Amino acid sequence: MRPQKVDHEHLMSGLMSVLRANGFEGTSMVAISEATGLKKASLYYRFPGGKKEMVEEVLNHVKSWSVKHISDVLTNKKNSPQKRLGVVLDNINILYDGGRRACILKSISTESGLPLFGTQIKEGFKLWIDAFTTLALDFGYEPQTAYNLAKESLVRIQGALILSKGLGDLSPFRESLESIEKSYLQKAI
Amino acid sequence: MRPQKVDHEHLMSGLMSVLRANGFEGTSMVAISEATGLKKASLYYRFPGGKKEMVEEVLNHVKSWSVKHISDVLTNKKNSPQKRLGVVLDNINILYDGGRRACILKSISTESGLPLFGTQIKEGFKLWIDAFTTLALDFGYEPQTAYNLAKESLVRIQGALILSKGLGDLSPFRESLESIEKSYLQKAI
DNA sequence: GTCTATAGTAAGATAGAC
DNA sequence: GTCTATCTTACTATAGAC
Repeated sequence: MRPQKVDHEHLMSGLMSVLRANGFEGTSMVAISEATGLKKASLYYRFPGGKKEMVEEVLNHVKSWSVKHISDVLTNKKNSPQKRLGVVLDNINILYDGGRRACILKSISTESGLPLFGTQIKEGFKLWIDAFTTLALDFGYEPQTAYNLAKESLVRIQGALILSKGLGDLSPFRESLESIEKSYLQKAI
Repeated sequence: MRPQKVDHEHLMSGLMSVLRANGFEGTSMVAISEATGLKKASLYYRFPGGKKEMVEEVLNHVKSWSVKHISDVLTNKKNSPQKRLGVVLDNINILYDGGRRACILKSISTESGLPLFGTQIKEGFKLWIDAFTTLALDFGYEPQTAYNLAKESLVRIQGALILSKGLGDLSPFRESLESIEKSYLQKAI
């Protein structure tokens, strides 16, 4: 057992980078090799299931990140709703690099990607919606309104990422985060 | 000159269908062949520039559609702003099949697609934003507010498409169109 | 555990018959 | 104009050396 050249974290980081940017079909093993620093054969040693297994591992990694930096923060009753929201919006801003990075869940939601990863994609979105719903309830919104506000928050984030990338202008992303913040705070007056 | 087996409209229709669903890298010539009914060699006869030229033609087609069904409708001062908005939201609902279809501009906005089609993608989004800005001005909004409302409308549409597909639930798309309508109408009271 | 080398398959693209 | 057949390249995946 010779030592690992590239650890799991760095492997995930490289994988996420290429998958985000190129999607499932658009990401070749050579591209993954260049992004991670491991040759193709080594990648198959680490992920015998090939590209599909790599994506599944990435989605697990994304879920863990979301639990830690979104769910756990938004549902932590020890902090005020305002404080929780602020921290999470900061985390989201970092995650998407101010609107420069695409969302991986979106990037693999193609006709060939959905049958393979549809369940994990759906669970990923639901995780965020549930967390934002809890936050909205803590701000004092009624259950149905809270759920709608949570869905709308996700819609704004995803749409802003598309538009910021398409326009080559980060303002939609920045303004969407501001709109999201206002939509929760207006109940807190 | 023997007769065309497949006319330009049908060709565009098939091309848009596969590109929407699979993106630029994810769409193979065989897939295009099956979607359009023309063999590979025939496709190269119609589009000597290959897949890249096909996408460019599709983007021209999309632009024409947008001018006719979005810009021209929203800026037609003969109808009331309310009426124009209603027609355009209906057109958008048809375009995206109630949230079942992806947006082509989004589908080709990958790291390899953007350098090739970035200009046309940007212009496509700007066309919609300009049209919605005119509408907002006609509803009585101030210029800066009108522009922001227009951008927000696009964000909502794009985000709703991502979420509806990811969740396998059309409600985000339906509710987003309703939210867009309300956001303009609240000025018309 | 990682590598080079390579098998096998699917991709984009063209030649030439009709 | 469209086709079949084919070329070339790029891809996924594996074998075997170290």
